Parts: sequence; C-alpha cells; structure tokens
Amino acid sequence: MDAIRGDIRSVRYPLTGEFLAGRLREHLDENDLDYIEGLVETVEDHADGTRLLERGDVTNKSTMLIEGYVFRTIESGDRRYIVGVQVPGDFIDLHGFALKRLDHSIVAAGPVKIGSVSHESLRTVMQERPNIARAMWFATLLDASIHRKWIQILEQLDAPKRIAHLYAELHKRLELIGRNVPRALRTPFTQLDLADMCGVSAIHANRAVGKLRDLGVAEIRRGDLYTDDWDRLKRYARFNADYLYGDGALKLDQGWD
Amino acid sequence: MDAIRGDIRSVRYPLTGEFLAGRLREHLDENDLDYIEGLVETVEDHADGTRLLERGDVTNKSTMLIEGYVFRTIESGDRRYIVGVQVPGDFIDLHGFALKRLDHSIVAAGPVKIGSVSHESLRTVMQERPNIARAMWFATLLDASIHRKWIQILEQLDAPKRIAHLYAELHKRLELIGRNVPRALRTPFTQLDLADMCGVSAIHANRAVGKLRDLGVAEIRRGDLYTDDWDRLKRYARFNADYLYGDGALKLDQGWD
DNA sequence: ACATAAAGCTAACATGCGTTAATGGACCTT
DNA sequence: AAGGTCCATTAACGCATGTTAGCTTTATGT
Repeated sequence: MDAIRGDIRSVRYPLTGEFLAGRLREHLDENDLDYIEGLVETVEDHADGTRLLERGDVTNKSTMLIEGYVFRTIESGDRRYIVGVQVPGDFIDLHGFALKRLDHSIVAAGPVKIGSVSHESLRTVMQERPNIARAMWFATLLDASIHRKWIQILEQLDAPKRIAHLYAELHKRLELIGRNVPRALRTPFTQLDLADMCGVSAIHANRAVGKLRDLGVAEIRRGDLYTDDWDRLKRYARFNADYLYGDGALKLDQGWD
Repeated sequence: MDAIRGDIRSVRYPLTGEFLAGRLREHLDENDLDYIEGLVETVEDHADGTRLLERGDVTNKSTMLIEGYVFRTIESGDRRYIVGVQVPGDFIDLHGFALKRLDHSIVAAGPVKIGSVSHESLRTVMQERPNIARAMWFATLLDASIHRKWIQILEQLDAPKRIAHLYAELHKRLELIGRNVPRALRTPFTQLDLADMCGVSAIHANRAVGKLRDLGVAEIRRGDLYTDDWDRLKRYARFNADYLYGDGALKLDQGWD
C-alpha cells in the first residue's frame, strides 16, 4: 500500500483541497473558512489500515479528514467493533481537545489524507473566534446525533437494512459536503468492515449483501454500491435524513454572535 | 400517577437539591456551582411517562434532570427505541441550545424533578464563564462517548449481557455523582423498557432477566436489581468504566483558562 | 503468465431472538 | 373484598444470525 490515489476534484485551497471545512462549511463564511485553513499545520497521506490514533492516547493536536474514510473502532476480546465512520471534512478527534484521552481508536479505511491542527491553535480559536468555536461544538453534537441514529438502527433493523442504511447515510453526508453521488457510491469497505459496522458476522454480512442484490435494491461489489434508485434504497432502509441536520441546523437566530 | 415521591437526601441547595451540578461537579469549583445554581429559573415535578420534549421541538431553554430517570427515545413505525438514559445531574437537552431542533424525544421514566435554564442565560455563560462553557461542552462529549459504548454493546453482547451492562453503567454513573448503591439499584424500568433499551422484544427481555437470575448474576424485580457481587456482574457484562471518564477526564492542564 | 493472498461465496447445523397465545401475579380503584 | 389493569412469565414454533468448513473469485506481486 502506498499513498492516496483518489482524485481531488476542483481544488480550492492549495494545501488541503476544497473539503476541509466539511460539515462546518454551511455555518461559516469565507473569512472563517480561510482562518481554519490557516490553522492546518501538516498534511499527511496514510495507507489503508493505518492506525491513526489509539484508544487511551493523549493528544496535543486534532485531526481533520481531508480525503478518504476512517473508522472509529473499539477492540474487545479478539474482535473489532466499528462505532462510527467519518467522511472528508470531518474532524475525527475534536473530542481529544476537550477530553484527556481518547475512548476509541481511529483507523484508516482505505488510503486517507489528513490535516492536523494543534490544540494550542484551537485554544486561540476558542477565545478569539466564538462563531468558529460554536461551529466546532456543533460538529461534535452532530456526531452524537449520528451515534443515536446508529443505536436506533441496531435496535430496529435486520442486517440487510442496516447495510442499506449505512450507504444511504454516506450518500447524504457526501451530498452535504458537495459531493453528489449519482449511481455508484465507491468505498474501500470489505464485507468484514460492513459486518463490524452492523454487529453481525462476516458470513451474515455476505448473506445480507446477497439479499440486497436479490431484492434489486442495490448491488454491492468490493465496497462499491450501485443502484439506479436511491429513493427505493432509502425507503427500504427507512432512512430519514433529519438527524444529519443538513438544512442549517445550527441556531443562528438568537444573538449568538 | 401524581407528583414525585422519591426522597432527596441531604439537600444542599434550597432550590434544586444537591445534585444539580451532576457530572459537571468534578470540573468546577464552588463558585461556579453556585453560579449554575443561580441560572435555574423553574423547578417542576412530572409524573411517570410524561413527554418532556418532543423530537422536532425548537426550544428556548435547556433542562437539567434533578431527580429520577429519563429516556431519550425515537419513535418509528409503532415501536419506541430508547437511545439513551440520563441520571440526576445530567443536562438532558443541552444540544437544544446549539442545534435548531431536537432529533429525539425525552420521556420521564418514573416520576422526575427537572430544572430549567433559559438559553439567554446560557449565552451569557458562554461569554463570561469560559470554564463553565467548557464543562458544558465536556458534558455533551461524555454523552457521545456513552452513545459509542451503547453501539458497541449492541454489536457485541447478547440480551442478558446488555441488561447487565446497563445496570453496571447506571451503578457507576450514580457513584460518580455521589450516590453509592450498595446492594440494590432501584429503577422504575419495566421489562418493556429494558427491551426497548436493548433492542429486543419484551418476551426476550423476560428470558434475559430469567437467565441473569438462573446464573446467579443478579435478581431483577420490577426494575430493581439486587446482587451481592457487583464485580461479578460487571465482569459478566464486560463492563469497563473508562468511557465514563470518572477520573477527571477533562483536559485542565494546558492553559484552558 | 503464474503464484499467492485476500476477499467473496455457499452449505449445514446450532443458537439467539421474534411472534403468538395463554396464564399468573402485583398493584390500583371502587 | 372484588374487579381491573398493567406487568411478568411460560410454551411452541419460525426466522435471523452465529459457527465451522470448504470452495471460488479477484487483486496483487514477481
């Protein structure tokens, strides 16, 4: 494995590419986005499977995902449990800024590009840029909302619907950062990855993928999902995007600034 | 059902009782705690099952749980999914301060006592009391950490272990706010509540309770759990308290103030 | 082109969990 | 004390999922 091969379309910033701001983008102006851009001190490529952060780590910088996917994982016994996925533009350890140590590990799912911001810089942000600070708090609250949805999904849906919901969520999250996915959503996920996200065995994840194929809902091959009817897939998965707060969920109208 | 009957032991504050600060307590001094106390504008009692907040609500105040338990619920189809539980001292809708609307409902589990803080007051706090603001961010990050653990639990454990883990978690969380539970952990949870928290049917929750009894791990009667060996129960549930950050997890040592 | 490893696929059997139905027990109301 | 309601319990049967094993396909490196 070597460095990233994925294409970065229409690069906006010389250093990090256009998606740095990610989910913050909607809530900040050009000025703030430039300011954040200036905070990034280093940009690195890492290969598939790289363990970027370990549970228990104490950090002095926070990391933003610029390109690729990462898993939030907790290992227990000899198995891995994936408790979250991040897409480009997401901070992946903003909680490491406020919490002493990390409660879970971060592992690259496929090749990734990441940027680092020192906690020292973040402290300055907290003091001097209250609206950016607020947007960062929003970002961690959105993570919590996504966590709650995952809990509901695990309680409510069977394995095929869980997998469909996962792709429906990614489809929407990519759309929210300006990446429209027309027909094929490409990911580096193996069926074992899907299994570890859905809390089922790899064999059963394979059955579930087969069922989605048989039903005509979607074709998943080596992580890439193909469908001509995203609406049908989302209906099948009982997907409702409200929890992603895509419509400017931040409360801006009550004199925050 | 009528108003609260639970005892409030060793009341510290005249208005709200000693546990107002809850999980914030460890990270703030007397001065800050008094300040928070002063923010509480109203205190109310509500009966079991009261829907305190609805998914989709837009709020202008945030609520702290003073006495009792509440569920975070998402309804879908004709079933209810419980995605979280809060104990006394927890803010239950701090995210409603930063997010435009709530992504889930809050329902009283048994009789509760709650206090309200206006968002206007919170905005003042954010500006004038950075260490309190930080503690509140911490509180929401801790919720996210608990959510991740629930995801792992649902992916990893079968129904009996999920129930054991739930009580183990509550046991620890109560300890962290100064309420040591010696032998019996009393809750108002029905077996249907346990089922909705664990993502299983009520019948299967009943089987799981029976298995815990047969194994001698714990006896659960009408929500109250009895055991003479909490360590054994926690081992059975693979409980590890790290994710609750009970040891002062907030990063205080790097010039936050 | 070939060898190898990783990933995907299939089958058979065991177990966890859902569903329906019916019974029993605890608490509340009158 | 009687009746009613909510909750807990048990049994029987079917489906979802785990486990073990072996096989096939695809990607990758030489």
